[in-house]
Amino acid sequence: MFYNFKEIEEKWQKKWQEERVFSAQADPARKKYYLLEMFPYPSGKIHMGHVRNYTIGDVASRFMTLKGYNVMHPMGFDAFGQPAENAAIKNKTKPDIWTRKCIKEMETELKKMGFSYDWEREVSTCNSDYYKWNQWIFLKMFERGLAYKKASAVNWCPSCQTTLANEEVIEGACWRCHNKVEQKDLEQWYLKITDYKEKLLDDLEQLKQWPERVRAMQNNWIGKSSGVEIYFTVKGSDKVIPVFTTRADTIFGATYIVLAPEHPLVKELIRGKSEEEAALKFIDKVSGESKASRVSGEVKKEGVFTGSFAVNPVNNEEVPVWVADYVLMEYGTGAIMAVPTHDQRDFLFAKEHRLPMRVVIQPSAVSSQPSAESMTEAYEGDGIQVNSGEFDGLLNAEGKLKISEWMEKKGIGKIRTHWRLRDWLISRQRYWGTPIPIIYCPECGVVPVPYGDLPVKLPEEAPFTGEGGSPLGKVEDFVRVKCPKCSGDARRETDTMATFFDSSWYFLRFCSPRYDQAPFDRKEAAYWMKVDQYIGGIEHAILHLLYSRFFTKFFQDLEMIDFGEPFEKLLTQGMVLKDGEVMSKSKGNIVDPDSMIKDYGADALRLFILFAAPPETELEWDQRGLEGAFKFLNRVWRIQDNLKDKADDSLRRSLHRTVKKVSEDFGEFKFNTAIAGIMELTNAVYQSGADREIFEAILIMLSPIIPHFAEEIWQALGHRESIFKSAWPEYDPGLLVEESIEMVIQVNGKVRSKITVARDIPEEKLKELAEKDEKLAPWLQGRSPRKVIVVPHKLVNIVL
RNA sequence: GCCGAAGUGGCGGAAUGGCAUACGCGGCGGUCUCAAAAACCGUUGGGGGCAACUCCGUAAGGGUUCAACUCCCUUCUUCGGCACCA
Repeated sequence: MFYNFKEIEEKWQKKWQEERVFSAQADPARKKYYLLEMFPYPSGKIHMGHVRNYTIGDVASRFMTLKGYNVMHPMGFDAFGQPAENAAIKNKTKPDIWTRKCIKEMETELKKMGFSYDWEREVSTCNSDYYKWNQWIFLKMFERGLAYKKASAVNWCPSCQTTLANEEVIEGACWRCHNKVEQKDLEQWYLKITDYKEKLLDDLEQLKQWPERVRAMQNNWIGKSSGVEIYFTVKGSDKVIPVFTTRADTIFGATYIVLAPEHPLVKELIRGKSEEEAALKFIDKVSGESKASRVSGEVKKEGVFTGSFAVNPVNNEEVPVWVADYVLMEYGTGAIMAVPTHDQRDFLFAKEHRLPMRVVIQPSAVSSQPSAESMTEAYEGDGIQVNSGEFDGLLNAEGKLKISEWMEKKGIGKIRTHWRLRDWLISRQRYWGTPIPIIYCPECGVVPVPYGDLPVKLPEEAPFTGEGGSPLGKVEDFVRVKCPKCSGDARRETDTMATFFDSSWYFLRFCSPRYDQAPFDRKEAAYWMKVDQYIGGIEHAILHLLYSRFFTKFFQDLEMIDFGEPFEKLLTQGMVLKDGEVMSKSKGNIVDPDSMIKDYGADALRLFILFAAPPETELEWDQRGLEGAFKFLNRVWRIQDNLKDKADDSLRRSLHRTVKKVSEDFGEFKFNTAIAGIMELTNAVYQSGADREIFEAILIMLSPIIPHFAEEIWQALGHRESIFKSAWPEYDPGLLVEESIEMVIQVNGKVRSKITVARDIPEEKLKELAEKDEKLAPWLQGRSPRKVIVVPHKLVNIVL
C-alpha cells in the first residue's frame, strides 16, 4: 500500500557509498562549486536544526551536480570543546573516547538522511593532524605580533571555569551556559583581530550575497565611530584631559566636562578641595555597583563636582569638571565634554545640578533661536551653527567637518576614530582543545615551539574536574620541557585554544584534508575556494563568521591565497520550532529526526522540511505536514504503473513551464515554491496520464529533494546509471507559450470579464473584442473610453 | 535611541506594478466500503443576494499610477543586533 521507503533508502545509501558517487576531484577543465554547511559539534544525535541545515545544502549540492558542476560537498566535526569534558566527567570516560563515539553515531545519522557528502574529505578538529595546523597558524601569527599575551580585565565564566572572548558574552552572560559573566584580572593570549578592523568593516561592502542583517550585525559589532579627541587643560595645572566626541559641531556649547569615576585623573583633581570627601564617597559607591546594574534601564544620572575647572580650548572659557556614573571608562577617553542643549543625558544632568547651558545649533534659519532656559529637552537634530564664533551660519554637518579640521590645525584636537571591536581572547583554562605551542623559559622568556616539533600533542589523560585551573598544568610530563633555545629547564603553556580557532579555517582544510606540508595545499585551495555557498545558523553571524573572515585575510597576507573573503554567498537558515518555541530538552518539545525517518522515511522528512517554509524563515513543525509529504510521495509512486505511450500537448507545455519555474526557484533556493510547482504538474499528470519523458523529467526535478525515491524509480524504469549522472532537464522556450490565452478585461482597473483569444491577435482587434464584450455593457453604459491600455498576453484595461 | 528584518485566509505560506490567497495542512460535502482506514472527486477569505452577480478585503492612514501586497511618505506592532557609545 505504501512504498517501502526503509528498504529503498538503505539500498541506495549503501550503493552510493560503494560507487563513490560524491567523491570530488579538482579538475581545472570543469567549473567547480564548493558547497558547505557549518560543520556540527559532535553531540551524538542530530536534531531538526541539523536536518534542516543539511537538507538545504544537500539539495543545492545535488542540483548543482545535475547542472554539470564539479561539486565539492564535504563534512566534518568541530570536535574540541567543553561538552566533551563535561560528558566525560559525568560518564567517567575520556573526552577522546566520548567524542569519537559521538562522531560515529552522528555519521550514521547523517548517512541515514541520505546526504551527499564526500566522506573521504572528513576532518575532525580533535585529530592531531588537524590541530597541528592550528598551532602552525598560531606560530605564524606570533611571529607577526598578531598573537600576544597581556594582563587585563577579562570575561570569566564562573560556571565553565574559563575565560571568554567578548563575542562569547551575550547580554552579560556566557553564550554556552547562560550564567552571569564576571570580570577578572588575568594574563591571557590574544589575537590581534583589531589590526584587520578597517578591512573587516570595508569588505562587508563586497558581501552583496550575504543577508543584510548579518552584515548589519557585523557592522554594529565592529562599531566604528568617527569623531575628534579634544584637549581640555586643567586650570592651574599642566594636566590635559582629552575627551572624545562625535559632535565636534557642538564644542562651543560645551559648558562642563565629566570624567568617569575610574578616571586616573580624578583623585588628583579633588585633592585638597572642599569637595574631596563627598567625591571620594561617590566614587566608592559607584565602584561597589556592578557594571550590569550601572547600565540597566533608566538609571538616574548621579555625579559630583571635583572642585576643579578646565579650559575649553575653542573659546578659553573655564568650565567645571564633574565626575558622574554615566560616563564609562571603557569608551572613548573616559571623559566627555557635556553639551546639555544638544545631548539629552547632559541636559538632564545639567538641569539636576543647575549647570550652565548654551544653544549652538538652531533648528533652521527661519526659526528663532531657542533659549536654553525654555528648553524641555535637548535638541539633537540638525540645524545651523550659532554662538560658534567664526563658524556661525554654517549647516552643522559642514560645521562638524570645518571645526574638526580647524581644531586639528590649531593643535587643540585630533581627528580620531573609535572602534568597538576588541582583540580576541583565545586562551581557555580547559583540557579538550589545542595546546598553545609556547614554552616559558626562565632564561629566554616566551619561546615559540619550533615548527619541526609540531604538533604539541594533547596528553591522553589529564586530571580535569571542571573545578578550575588548567588541567594540563597538572600533567608533569607535559609541562616539563627543555627550552628550544637554551636547552635549560622550561615549562609549557598549559592553556588551550578557544574552539572558534579550529573552525576559523576548516573550510580551507577541506580542499586538501590530508595535506601534510601546510594547513592546506595552495593549488587545491586555488581551485576550490572560495566557498560558493555557505549555509548555517544565524547564531554565528558575528562569532564564527567574523573570525573566519579575519583568518582568511591573514592567509591572504601570508600570500597563501589571493582573496580576502572566504564565503561568496551566505544563507542563514531559520530555526525549527514546535508550538512557536525553539525545540529544547528543557521544554520537552523535541521531535527526534530518527523516529520520523523510521515512520515516514528520510525522503518524506526532507520533502516536508523544504516545503513548509522558505529556508531563511522559521519553520513550525507540523506532523500533519509531514504526513502530507508522505502522501504526495505515494501518489508519485503510483504514477509509474500507469504511463502512457504519448501524453497530450497541453501536458507537455505544462512540463516545460514547470521546468523553467523549478530551475529558477532552485537557483534561488526557493525550494518551497519549486516543490509547489512540481506538485501542480504532478496533479495534472495524475489526472491525464503522463508518458515516460514527462515522468522522468519530474523524477529528475525531484531527485535533489528525495534522492532515494527518485533513484529507485529511475533505475526501475530501466536506467543502469545513477539518476545523479543524468542531466537537469532543459525547457524549450517555444513550448512555453500557449496558442490561445485567457485575457483579463478591466474597466477602470477592476476585473469585469475574461476572454480567450489567439495569442497573436492584433492589438486593435483585441481592443474591439474587449469593448464589445457584453459583460461590460452595464459598466460602460454607452460611454466611450477615454483610454484603453493593453498589456500584451495579460490584460486590457478600459479607462472611462 | 541607532541599525536591520518582517506584518497577506482557520494554519504553513504564494504573488515584487497587471486576475490577491498558488501549493500544502485543516474544515465541509460526496464516491468506494457492512463499516473504518487508504484512495479518489468537489468545495472552502468576509459580507449581501434565490440567483446572474455584487461590495469589502494584504497592520493603519495618506500619496503616485489606467492599475499597488508590490513604489513613495507617515504611523503602529513584532522579531533580531548594538547601546548611559559621548
